[in-house]
Amino acid sequence: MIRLGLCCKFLNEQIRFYTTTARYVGGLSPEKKTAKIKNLCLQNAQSLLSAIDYCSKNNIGSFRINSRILPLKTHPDFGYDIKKLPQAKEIEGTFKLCGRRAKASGIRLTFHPDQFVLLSSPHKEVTRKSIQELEYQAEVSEWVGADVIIIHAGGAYGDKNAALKRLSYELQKLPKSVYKRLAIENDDRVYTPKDLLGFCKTNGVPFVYDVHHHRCLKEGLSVEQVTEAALKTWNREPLFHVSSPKFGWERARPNLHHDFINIQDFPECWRGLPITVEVEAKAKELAVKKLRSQLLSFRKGI
DNA sequence: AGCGGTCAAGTTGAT
DNA sequence: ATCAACTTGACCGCT
Repeated sequence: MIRLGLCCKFLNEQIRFYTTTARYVGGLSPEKKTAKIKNLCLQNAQSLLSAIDYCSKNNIGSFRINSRILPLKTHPDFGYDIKKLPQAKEIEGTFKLCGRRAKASGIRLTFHPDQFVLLSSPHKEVTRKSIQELEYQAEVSEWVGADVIIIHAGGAYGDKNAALKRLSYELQKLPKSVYKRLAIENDDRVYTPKDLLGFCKTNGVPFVYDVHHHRCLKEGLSVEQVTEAALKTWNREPLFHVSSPKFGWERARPNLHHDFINIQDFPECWRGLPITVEVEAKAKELAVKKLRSQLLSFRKGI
C-alpha cells in the first residue's frame, strides 16, 4: 500500500511546534535569548517524538519536518551552534531518539526548505545562505534519519537554461550530507516536469513529482508519462505530492490548497505503487485519514 | 483571554 | 507599484 505523508503540523491533535522572531530575541539579554532558544529546540524535539508516535499509531507513513524545528538556526544575527546551547546533549539526544523511534516504527521523515532556499540564483549571497540552510537541515536529518530534502529549481531570471546551469554547478559542489538527500520538485509557475526530468537524471538527483503543480502548469506530458519517468530518478522509495484546488479547477487561483484531497485528483496510476505521497492539505492529519479511507473504498467511475 | 500588528530571507505573476 | 503565494500562521504586547 502507498505510504501517505503528513506535512509539518496537526489540525486537531495537540502536538505543536514553536518558534520565535528575530525582533523578539533581539530585545532580550544574552542569557534570556539563549534560554528562550534552548527551550524552543528542546520542546520541538519532544514534539517531533510525539508526532512520530502519532503517525505510527494512526497509519501515517511519513512526516515532513518544519524548517523552523530549530528556530532562527541560520539567522545572520541570531543563528547559533546547537552544540553550544545549554542542554545541548539533551537536545541532540532527543533528536537521536526520534531517529531510533522513526526507524523502529517505519516512519519516513523528510524536509522541505522554504522559498528562500534556491541554488539557481545569480546572486552569490542568496546561494551562500541557501547552502547554509541546507546544511542545517542535513544536520538534523543525520540525527533523525530523514532521507529527503526537497527544494524547487527556483527562478528563471529570464533564462531558464542559464539558471539550470547554475543549479547543476551548485549541486555538484554540495556537501555529501546535503547532496545525498536533495531532491527537486516541479513548481506551479516556472519549472515543469519536462524541464526537470532530464536534468534530474543527468545530475543524479531524484525528481519529486507534484501532480497539483503539474495540473497548474502544464507542458503536454501526461500524468502517466511523468509518473513513469519520475519513478526512474529514484534510488530509494520515490516521493510524490498531491493536493486539491481550494475553489475547484474551473475557478481562479487553482494553485491554492483545499482542506482535503478530492479523490478524483489522486492519480489512478499511482495506486499500488511502492511510493510515499505527501498530502498537502490544510486539514492535515484529518485529510490524510480521509484520503486513506477513500483510497481503500473508492473506485473511479462508480 | 482575545485581538491586532508583525514577522529574515527570493521570485513571480495577478491586480 | 503593491501584494499574495509558496510546504506550515504563530508570536508577542496590549487591552
